[in-house]
Amino acid sequence: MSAPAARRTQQERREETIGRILDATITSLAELGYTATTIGEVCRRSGVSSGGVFRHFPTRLELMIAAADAVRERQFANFEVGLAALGEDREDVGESLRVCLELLRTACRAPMNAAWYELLGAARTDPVLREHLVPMAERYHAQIVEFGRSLPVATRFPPEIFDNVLLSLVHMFDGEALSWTVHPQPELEVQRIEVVARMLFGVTSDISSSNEH
Amino acid sequence: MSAPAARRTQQERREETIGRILDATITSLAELGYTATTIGEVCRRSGVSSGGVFRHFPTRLELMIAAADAVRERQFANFEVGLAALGEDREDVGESLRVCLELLRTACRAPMNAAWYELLGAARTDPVLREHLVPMAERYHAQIVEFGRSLPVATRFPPEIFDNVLLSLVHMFDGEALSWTVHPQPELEVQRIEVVARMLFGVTSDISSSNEH
DNA sequence: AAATTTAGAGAGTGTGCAACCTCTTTTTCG
DNA sequence: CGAAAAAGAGGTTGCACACTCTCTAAATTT
Repeated sequence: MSAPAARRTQQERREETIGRILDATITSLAELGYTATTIGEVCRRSGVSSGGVFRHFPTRLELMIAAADAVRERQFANFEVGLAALGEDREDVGESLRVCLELLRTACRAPMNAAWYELLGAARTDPVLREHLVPMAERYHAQIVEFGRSLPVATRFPPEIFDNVLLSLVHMFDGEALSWTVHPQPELEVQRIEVVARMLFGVTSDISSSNEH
Repeated sequence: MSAPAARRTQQERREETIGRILDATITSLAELGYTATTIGEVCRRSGVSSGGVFRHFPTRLELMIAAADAVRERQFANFEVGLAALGEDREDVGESLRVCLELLRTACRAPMNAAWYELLGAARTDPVLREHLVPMAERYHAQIVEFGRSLPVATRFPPEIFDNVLLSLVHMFDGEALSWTVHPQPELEVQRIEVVARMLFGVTSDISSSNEH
């Protein structure tokens, strides 16, 4: 009558539980923030007892660090998906640039990214968390740059400034996402893609033939 | 022998205490973050008892809201000071633009701004705080734009996009400041001013005569 | 100066948290 | 199967916090 409790190996059992815990932690970070993501909240969301959580993560901090790593991995996986969906239409360069900008904005506003911000913000004033987050942030940025270089649009920019342009855009959309919470400005945001695209054309390496068709 | 406890009016006494409490709250926000800015911490820093704090601010939340308003006021005052210091040298346009960008970055990295970020981040997941922060954020942005328009550099940009360009830059430096905590990239940051300046020249309204003296 | 009001001190209270500990269930190994 | 080990449940503990309450000190009013 009751679920037959399918036989699993210890490893399967363990990994499934850890997965549920990490999922719960990430969604709670995104929805409730770092502070409100308590062990109790994670238990509620994951259906795992506090004893179960502490078996796998000796402290709340280590749980957060594991969650951070999971977020980085998944965000990058999402990027890959976005890239695949994008690779299909290669019309004119101007249009594809705008599409890229929109995609970047979407990624910055994703709930998953909100979890990342929470951890980043907490790391500012929590030295231990920061220490563990540093290598992940470095890797994350490296992955973003690597990803960006693989885009067709990348060839339009002088290589020596491309990384910087891309990361500057990421920062801009991050800042936009942050202030969007308390002060969304839809009109400005629509126009922003246009303005930024124009600014970017200012540093593309020659070939303004893209402008018309 | 002991301080003669100079005679003050109730209003003076009150205002001084409130000032000390707000100062303590703001520095604690900047140094320890939103969560660690407890009433106890504010008492420690301000020398005011918890009873004293609660006389003026019925809840911790109201203290935070008052602190947010004080931060906005002071950040704007700091801007004014920066403007005054800037108004003196008006050499060539390219150079003045770079100076403006550096100033903007400095403002975004100021400890006072860190307190603002903490409040902004907390507001994302705290509806009551957010509700009270919204009008302050609107006012803050309006002040930034107003301030920006008063700069000589502003005349170089088409008026219809100037606000957007400025706020985009603010977002960019905000994002940079945020990620700087876990992943400072000094070389990129030096280059960034240059890259952004070049991009900005792409949207200045004609007059590229500025380039050479 | 006496009476009243306001500012501030500081001990006390209830709550919610991370972490611990013991006990039960599930899997593994002989 | 039976013993050992690992996974997980959930009650308990100690602590830090926001907030309350009562009391004292300072200022104001009459």
